[in-house]
Amino acid sequence: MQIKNKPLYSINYEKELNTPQLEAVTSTEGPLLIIAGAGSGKTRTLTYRVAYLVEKGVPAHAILLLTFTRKASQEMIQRASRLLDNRCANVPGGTFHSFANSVLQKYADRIGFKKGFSILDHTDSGSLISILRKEKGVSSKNRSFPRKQTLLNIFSRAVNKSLTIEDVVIDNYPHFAIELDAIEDLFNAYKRHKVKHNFLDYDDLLTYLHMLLTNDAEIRKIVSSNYFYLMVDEYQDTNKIQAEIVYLLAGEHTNIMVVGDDSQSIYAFRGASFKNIMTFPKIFPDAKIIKLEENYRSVQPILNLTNSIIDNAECKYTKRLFTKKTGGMKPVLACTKNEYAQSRFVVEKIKEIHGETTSLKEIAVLFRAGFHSFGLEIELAKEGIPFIKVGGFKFLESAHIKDVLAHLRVLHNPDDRISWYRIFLLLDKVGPKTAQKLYNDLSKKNTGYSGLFTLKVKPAISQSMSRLKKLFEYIDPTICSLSQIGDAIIDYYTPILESNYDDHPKRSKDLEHLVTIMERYDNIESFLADMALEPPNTSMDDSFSINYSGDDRLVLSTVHSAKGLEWKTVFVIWALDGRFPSLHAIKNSEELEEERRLMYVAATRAKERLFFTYPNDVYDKISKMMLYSPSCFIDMVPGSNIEKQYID
DNA sequence: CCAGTATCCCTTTTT
DNA sequence: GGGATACTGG
Repeated sequence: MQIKNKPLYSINYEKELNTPQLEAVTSTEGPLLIIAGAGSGKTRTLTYRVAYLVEKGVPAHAILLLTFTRKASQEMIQRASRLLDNRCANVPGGTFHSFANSVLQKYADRIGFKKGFSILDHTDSGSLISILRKEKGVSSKNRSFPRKQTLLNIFSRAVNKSLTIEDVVIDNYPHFAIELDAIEDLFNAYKRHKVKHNFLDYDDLLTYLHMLLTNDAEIRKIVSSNYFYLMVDEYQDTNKIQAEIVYLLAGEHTNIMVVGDDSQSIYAFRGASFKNIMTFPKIFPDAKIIKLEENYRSVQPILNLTNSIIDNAECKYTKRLFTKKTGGMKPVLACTKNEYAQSRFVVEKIKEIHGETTSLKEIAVLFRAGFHSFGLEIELAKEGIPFIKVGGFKFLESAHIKDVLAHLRVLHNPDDRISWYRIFLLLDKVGPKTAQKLYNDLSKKNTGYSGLFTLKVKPAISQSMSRLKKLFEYIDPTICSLSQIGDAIIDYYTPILESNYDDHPKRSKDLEHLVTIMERYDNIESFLADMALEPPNTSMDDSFSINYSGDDRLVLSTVHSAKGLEWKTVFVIWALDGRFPSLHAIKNSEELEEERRLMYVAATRAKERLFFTYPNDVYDKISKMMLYSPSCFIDMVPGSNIEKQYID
């Protein structure tokens, strides 16, 4: 390699990277596909590549690093800065959604929106759909009509997979085929209303960016020439629209690097397809392909097991991992008498391992679905073991947080019908009808949120309305700081909170926490965008996260949220046929394969010790079946690769 | 037309 | 067991 002769590089890339990694880092021009197995130093490679480009003289702002979460990109950029110097900190990075948001906010008028549009999360989208459904009078007496969440799934699936509503209904929801016309009608109304009220949902961020780049050659040129080097992480979890956005951005210069692992693709439900990886060399025929197959994470016995999980896959994946790490213990499959015994087993093992000087944050418990950890959480609380839960229900989705945010959102986007509706519904004696009427009156005035001050209301609600008016007179964003506004809203909201919820003390703490988040922002716009696009993804209902000040906590996480992370010891609970894989997936081979990849992702998180547990006396109410077999993915593993235990 | 109570349904994963 | 809807009284 020529680097040797170039003293202008301060980092010794040759020494710190293995051969394929080095090649990935130094191949800067032209299209590049990296197939990176679990634990093969993918993050390291991306980090060094950022440093290498900057060191080579590429201005930081000309590099774009698209990742799956903002946390991932921040971490890589920080590491690169430590490796080289602060120039790396200016590399723009984030998710596709946040990137789309920043471009679209700039060119909102070109896609028929006003600046300052709001971003709908799925709760918001659901509210809008249910408002529209009521308006349309789609009879709710009709039992066969899909619920709002289902409707949203149908819409989102269609958009993400570039299908029509009809395709999705026929293929995935054949029992709703009779209602096809009404569903399509609702979909169109939903689309129109988003434009009218200046809303973009998650899918819109991608579709409108795609549309803008496709139809507007001028903008495409501006945007794509801003970023001369593109890097995309977790490429196996991008969907068709995201892949096309990548092509459009890279079209001019083709300096595009994508990194992924086809055997870790776990977002098909969102339209992602590992086939994007296979397609990449077809779109860019001169693409260089590099495989990273040496695993630096796990000991050999763990790798033996994970390799057997993926060997049983229907489709053969592109690589096989090896490691130089020897020793280590064989993974354990523990069958427990019932759910309680499973929780006890995990708690006892954790205490044992923790005693041997492993810190708690080096241990994780992983599961298929958020609610699977409920039983364990109770036991952990009893034992006083601090933990943090990632994934599942989120802090921002809870009603009280959405209530407070609604007041902020209308300051920024006065057309935000969903938030006004929510605000009015909170007033005493105001129900759906009145809330709707109040919103209509307000929007007719067309004077932004100040229209509220001159709103006429019935005597029954005049008192609560005047409190609301007073609040909005005070919280002028041109005068108050964001956290002052937050405090004022919470003062206003507290009596409402106390009358609506029995558990208000707990919820009150969440609101305090929200204000501390606000203190980090200096404007409403970026605060709201982050809350929608990068919400804190830990759930707040565990009191430990507030009371416990240290950071040595056990991690509980869904497998999806554990992507890309690693721990010394990993427990995979509910490794039970019917839970993981879920019953839902067993009948469909594509979905079953995705569950297998999910199990693979879970198992490959472990560095030294790996435990699977399952209770064997579970009655499933939906299917009216007893569940007692271990997950088929673990059951298929040859006996020599796993140690089976029975815990009474 | 609001708000409280009864009843039925389905129950994944996330930006 | 929880959320969404249906029904009923005020």
